[in-house]
Amino acid sequence: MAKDRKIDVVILGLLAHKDLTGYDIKKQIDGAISFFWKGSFGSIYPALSDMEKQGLVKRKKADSTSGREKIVYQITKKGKDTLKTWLKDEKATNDLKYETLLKMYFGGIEDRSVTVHNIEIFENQVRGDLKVLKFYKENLEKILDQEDHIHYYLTVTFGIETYEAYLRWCNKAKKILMDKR
Amino acid sequence: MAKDRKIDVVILGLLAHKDLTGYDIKKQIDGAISFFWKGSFGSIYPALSDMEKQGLVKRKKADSTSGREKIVYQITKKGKDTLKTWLKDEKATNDLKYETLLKMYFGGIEDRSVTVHNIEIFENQVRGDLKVLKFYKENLEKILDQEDHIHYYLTVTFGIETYEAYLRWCNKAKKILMDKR
DNA sequence: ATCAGCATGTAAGGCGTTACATGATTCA
DNA sequence: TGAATCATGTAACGCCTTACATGCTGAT
Repeated sequence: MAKDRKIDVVILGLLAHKDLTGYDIKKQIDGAISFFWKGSFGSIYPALSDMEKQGLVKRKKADSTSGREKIVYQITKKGKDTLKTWLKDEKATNDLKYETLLKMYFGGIEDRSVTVHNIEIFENQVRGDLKVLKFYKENLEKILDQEDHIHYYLTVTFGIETYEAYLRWCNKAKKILMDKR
Repeated sequence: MAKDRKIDVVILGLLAHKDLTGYDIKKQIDGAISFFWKGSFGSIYPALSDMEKQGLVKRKKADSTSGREKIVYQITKKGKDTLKTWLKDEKATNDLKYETLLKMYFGGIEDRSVTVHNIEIFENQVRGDLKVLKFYKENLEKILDQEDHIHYYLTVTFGIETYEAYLRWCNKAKKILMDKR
């Protein structure tokens, strides 16, 4: 596995659950995972072939029943071990880049209305995302019996907890800007 | 300004407040800003010389009173306009990468104790950071009269609000893992 | 003397995005 | 027929980090 390329563990993690094509992997990443990680085709396909060379994943017999080539990948024993080693590794970097906060921090050179407007843009985005997260949560609660689902549930509750905090901050922030002067 | 290089606006934003050297800029970024943005020397110095060529910043007379060369930069009119245009631009991307959540999501292939341990590592980090944020907040509250400080205050309250949400989630998450089975 | 902090800068290399190239199938 | 979706992959390019190179000052 490449040293600092986290897309590898994302792929390995998804394959640990079930066999997938590169295309499937992209779809999964664009789902519930997208709230805390992203990935494009341009990173997925190269990672997949690198990891095949390293024996972390392998191709399954391509079921060429339907038209275009389709490569289904499967995780190997070595791949699972790599994933487990990563899970047990104490260090985990959470890399957060909020352009919205940059705009708050440097908003002083403009009218306050600009900052308020930037808060509202953020607020609307968060509200939309929160709806999606709550939808995920409801669906997961129906099937919490499976081990993996509890883990998915953990990330969804994380999202809801933080997004609700974002909304609380939006209100506070607007109040601060309107009261204090 | 380079199209997708946000370090440029960080530098411009800091210079809008006061003249600084590249070294100073790095120190500022490593302070309260580090909670929502990061930057290294390897990105700061090249950005500074690019922006000088573009006339967004300019060198001030180097006060060579103390030993080694020292280049103090100043923002130009054009630089300020660039910063204002960015502030008013509706789009702001918040790019969040939580390796911790990746470990939650894919934790199903290991013992639950591994996931609990990963939550605790995160929890400790958050607790430490929260202390720092509260310290910043207290200090800012003493000097909220200046326009810029209210904007800094906004980002600090954001940090506190979300970090407290993180801690609430940690407790809930541990409970879920221990109760449900 | 030597180490930490101040100070600037470059080089190598990794990671990732966007756009492009290709092509099949399905459905309206 | 044309658009959307499925499906794989590459190429160009940009951004950023890490490590290195250099050298002064002040404190221990």
